This record gives sequence, C-alpha cells and structure tokens, in this order.
Amino acid sequence: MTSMQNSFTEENYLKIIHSLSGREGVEVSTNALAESTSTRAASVTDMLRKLADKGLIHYKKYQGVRLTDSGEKVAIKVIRKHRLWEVFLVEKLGFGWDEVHDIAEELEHIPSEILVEKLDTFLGHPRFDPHGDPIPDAKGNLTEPDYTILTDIQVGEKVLMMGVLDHAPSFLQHLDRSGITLGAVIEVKEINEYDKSASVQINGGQTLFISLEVSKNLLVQRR
Amino acid sequence: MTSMQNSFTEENYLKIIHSLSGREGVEVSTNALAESTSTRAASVTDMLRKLADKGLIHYKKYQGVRLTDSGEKVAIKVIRKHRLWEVFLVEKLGFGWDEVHDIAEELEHIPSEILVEKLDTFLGHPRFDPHGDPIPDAKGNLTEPDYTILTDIQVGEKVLMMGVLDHAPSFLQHLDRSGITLGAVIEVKEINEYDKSASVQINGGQTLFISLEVSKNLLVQRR
DNA sequence: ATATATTTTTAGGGTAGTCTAAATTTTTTA
DNA sequence: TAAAAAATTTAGACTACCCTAAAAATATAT
Ligand SMILES: [Mn+2]
Ligand SMILES: [Mn+2]
Ligand SMILES: [Mn+2]
Ligand SMILES: [Mn+2]
Repeated sequence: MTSMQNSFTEENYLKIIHSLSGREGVEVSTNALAESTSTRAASVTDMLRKLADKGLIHYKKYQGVRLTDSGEKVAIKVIRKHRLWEVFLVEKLGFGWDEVHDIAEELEHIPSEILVEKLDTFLGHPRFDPHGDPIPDAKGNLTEPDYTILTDIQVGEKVLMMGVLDHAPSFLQHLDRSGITLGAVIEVKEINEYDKSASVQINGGQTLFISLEVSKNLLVQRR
Repeated sequence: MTSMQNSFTEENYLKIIHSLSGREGVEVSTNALAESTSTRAASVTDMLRKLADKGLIHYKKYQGVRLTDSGEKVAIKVIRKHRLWEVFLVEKLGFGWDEVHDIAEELEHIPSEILVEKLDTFLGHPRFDPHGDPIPDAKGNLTEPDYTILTDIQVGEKVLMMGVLDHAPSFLQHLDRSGITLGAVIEVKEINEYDKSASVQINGGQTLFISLEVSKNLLVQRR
C-alpha cells in the first residue's frame, strides 16, 4: 500500500524539503523551494499538492510545508544513497570531492534496496561522505554531529576540519589549493577585526589567510 | 550541435533497435519494437518520428527502421555502460548474474563520460560482461565474437561455455543449479533424436540432461 | 488601520511519452 | 489479382512536470 514508487522529481523535492526544513523541522516556503529546484513558484505549488495527496508532506495553503514521517523516510533513503555513492566515487573511482555531487545527484535515484546495502558493505559501512556529511544507517537513523563553524573559533584554538557547508566545486577546489582537507588540524593564529579574515596554520605547517566567506563555510570540531 | 542529451526513453529505444537489428543491420519493425519496449505500436510510431527528426534512425513510413551512424554510436555507449555496470555489480558487489540486469538497465542511463572511463579502469578494463557479452571499448568498437550455439555441436565434441542468449533470471538460475557457468567445459555425450535433448558432461564431472530449450540458449566455443 | 508590497495559488497552456480507436498501407491468401 | 488479414500510422486524449499571467492571500509599512 505504501510501496508505490516515487519519481525522480518527487525524490528531489523531498530531499530539498528535508534540507531546508532543518533539524527543527521548520516549515519550508514555496519560494524557497522554487529557488532550490530552479523552477517557478506555480510549479512548486502543483508538486506540493501532489506530494500532499501521497501523504509525503503536511501542506496547508499559504502555510508552507513539512515532511510527514513517511516523507522523511523517503528523503533519508535518498540522502543515504547520495552520500554512499559519493564515497564510492571518491574512494573507489578516484574522483575529487569537488567532482562527485552532480553524478551522485543522478545515482541517488536508482532503486533497489539491496543495491544500497551491498554498496554500503562494499564501502565498509562509511559513517561520513567525502564532504563530512553523516550517512544515514540502513534503518533510516541520521544523526547530525554538532560541529562548530570556524567563525566561532577564538584565536589560539586548535580544531579539526570536519566538513563544509558550501558544496560548490569552486569552493572545494579553493580548499584543495589551500591544503585544507577533511581531518586537517587548523590553528587560528589571528583574526582581522576589520574584515574578519583570519590567519590559520594548517597541520602545524603552512600559515595562510582565509576570508570570512571561507570561514563561514568550514565545519570544525574542538579537540 | 550533436551534443543535445538523449532521454532515458530514447536511449532504450536505440539500444533495442541495435539489438533487434543484428550484426547485418536489418530493418526493425514497429511491432517488434512495441513488443520489446512493452508499449503499443502507436507509441512506437511517435517515438520513431522523433528519433528520425534527431537523425538517430533511418525511417520511412511502413518500411521499418535502422540506426544511423550517430544512433549506432549512442546505442553502443549505452551498451558499454550497461555491461560495465553489470561487471561492477557481480565482481565488486557480489550480485549473482541473474540479479543484475534490471539494475544495470537503470545505471546505463547515468550520464558522465568520465564516470564510465573511471569505472572501466576500476574494473580492470573487462572485455566481457557476466553473461559473456562483449563490452564495447571507449572508442565505440564492439566486436561480437562468433560463438556457436550448443545445438550445433556434435556428439563427442568438447566445448567451452562462453555466453547465454536468454538473460532471464529463471534461465540463469537454472544454469546455476546445473553447474553450467561461464568457462565450464561441456562435452556432448549423447543427443536424443526424438526431442533433441542432450546428455552433457560438465567439467569432466557430473553428467546431466539438458532440454533443447536450454541448448538453444547456450553459446559455446570449440577448442 | 489602511495601503502597499510580497508571496502563493489558480487559470490556462506546452512538451514528452503513453494510450485506444479508427484509418491507411502493405502483405498474404485464395 | 482481388479480397482478407496484418501491420502501421493518424487522431484524439491522458498524466507528469513545467511555464506565464492574473487573482487571491498574507505580510509590511505608513
Ligand atoms: Mn537528484
Ligand atoms: Mn556530499
Ligand atoms: Mn535502460
Ligand atoms: Mn549482460
């Protein structure tokens, strides 16, 4: 009864609603969805009516939407597939972390529960994807670690680089060129009061300057 | 100019036309395509007009269709992807050869040239898929080995099992239960004149009876 | 508390791919 | 070689997803 297949498009909507809704499950607006799906608000309204009819979202006109438990389950399955495929692309095929997002965006819609589980086993049950994002387990449990944004770190603190907020290839390539990779030790040496740019030391070696724009997109962990 | 993306559906049509057209490139009928695509003839006609407009097939009304060089290139790329993904599923993820067809049917439509080439490298440039079908190379060369059907083998001959004509899970599972796998040595001990069933010895060990239906779907090579 | 601005929905329509029923063309049979 | 049968195309329609323009509801500002 609940087994009817969701389309590629429906899965993308659910994943985006999950992401915009955040951990608190706040209502997502039609315009925000239009922006994220690169469609028009009118098209979003059509889709929302359909997702509501299928019981995947809570929707009252003009009130924004939230995922139902059923919709949340679907969204998390898609996220699990996306992140597992990203691990495969980076770890097994040798792609850079800046190259895998768009491909995983397609692979995440391949059906077959058993495929996902065999892939997970093949990859050694990874807990995080190449961008530091947590991978939901087979039961659908997704626990977001509470990392700190680098802008909240004080001068003198040493932290571990754990993830990124911006997944854009240009940002990831910029980090590559700076030697800032997942697991790197970052020590904040100085923060410029004027523009909040920072001087940081990477792995006890090279010191470099990073802009506020970069700091805002780096997730780190105190040790 | 030639770079416009083909849809999932168009790719399936091209692949099926390639397969039904055979090595000699004979015309494929509308009804044959309706059968293979599980659609109605009227739907096929619509699609044929579209494929012809895109220059992917030669089509004259009521005359059947053939692939153009351009269409052939697309079909072979899809076949390459299908077979490489099947190798991945069997060799890396541990699927049985009877379980991979439907999944590969989806994976074959994932775009990205570079993904295919990295997958090919990861798999060690396999020449054949798990069913013994040849994998086109990166340049689009597809050379069909000329295997013999087991029904053409005489009593007393020893041959190597090289492939299957029927890819149905039930047939492949039947072969598994009989111990007939790719590379197995098959010696024809006896052929029953009445129903053309045969008695064959596998790998110099067990002798078993196989029906004409099975023999007709086994591709072998004389040694 | 209105008036204005913004957001969202509705109305009407388009393309891709599918369908059934009817018309047309080709093939087979007598 | 003409009638019957089979194959194919055309006509008209449906669903999924998307669009623009206009209407309606909500939010903001005066
Ligand atoms: Mn996607
Ligand atoms: Mn990721
Ligand atoms: Mn396919
Ligand atoms: Mn195969």
